[in-house]
Amino acid sequence: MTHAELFRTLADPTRRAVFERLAGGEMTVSDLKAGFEVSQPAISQHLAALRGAGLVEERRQGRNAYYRARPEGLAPLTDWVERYRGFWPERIEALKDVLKGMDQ
Amino acid sequence: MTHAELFRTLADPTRRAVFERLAGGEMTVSDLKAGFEVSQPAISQHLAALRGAGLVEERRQGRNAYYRARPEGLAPLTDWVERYRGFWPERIEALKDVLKGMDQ
DNA sequence: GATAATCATAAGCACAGGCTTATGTATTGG
DNA sequence: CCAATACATAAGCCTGTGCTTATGATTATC
Repeated sequence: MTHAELFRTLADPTRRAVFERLAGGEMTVSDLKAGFEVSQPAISQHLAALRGAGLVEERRQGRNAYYRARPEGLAPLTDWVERYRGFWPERIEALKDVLKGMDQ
Repeated sequence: MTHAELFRTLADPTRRAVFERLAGGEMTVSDLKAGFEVSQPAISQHLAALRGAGLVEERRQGRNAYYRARPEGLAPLTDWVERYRGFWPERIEALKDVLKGMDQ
């Protein structure tokens, strides 16, 4: 998956919200629909787009479709950003603290 | 600057390319134009969008406009991604090595 | 087995946004 | 000054895309 498709996919606010929602845990399309002001087909279309971008995966069970986020799908985006962020130094100290905490 | 506008701004491939080009160093609009297949107004419009998103800043000198990338502008995007990437553990060790090297 | 429920796909519409040409505004040079 | 250069803005077009309603395809329920 190229970062181009990732940017394009995540550019839509509703689609981003769907992804964020799924990051909180697996969910059916109906469950998702309950949280948004758009129709069920709209949700399904967003899910198809997210799936195409590798940001989401599904699990069918009976007549339900359970979707969950695929955070690894964000990797190409992270890679792209890291090439240009150029402000690592400012965050190194904070990062050190985080890592120090993880050792204990 | 919200991550929403950042995603929207970076969704366009040409605009991303302009930003990447400017990350290589300061440049005038004419210089930029030379590298793309689009018209000068198109470049100016992209620059205005990038500027609005905090990804670029300009410096006027005579009749030239020198633009340069503002990598810090990517911060909100990084913050958003880090909330969902979920694969930090895989990179912690590599990160530790990097930080260890910086201490010396 | 008919009906209902869940989800996907199709078709069509309406708006957003990126492009072009045309023009405006400074600035430089002859 | 007048022309040319560098850039920005305006207006309009055209494609992409996100939405809706309608319908199709499965699976559960009675």
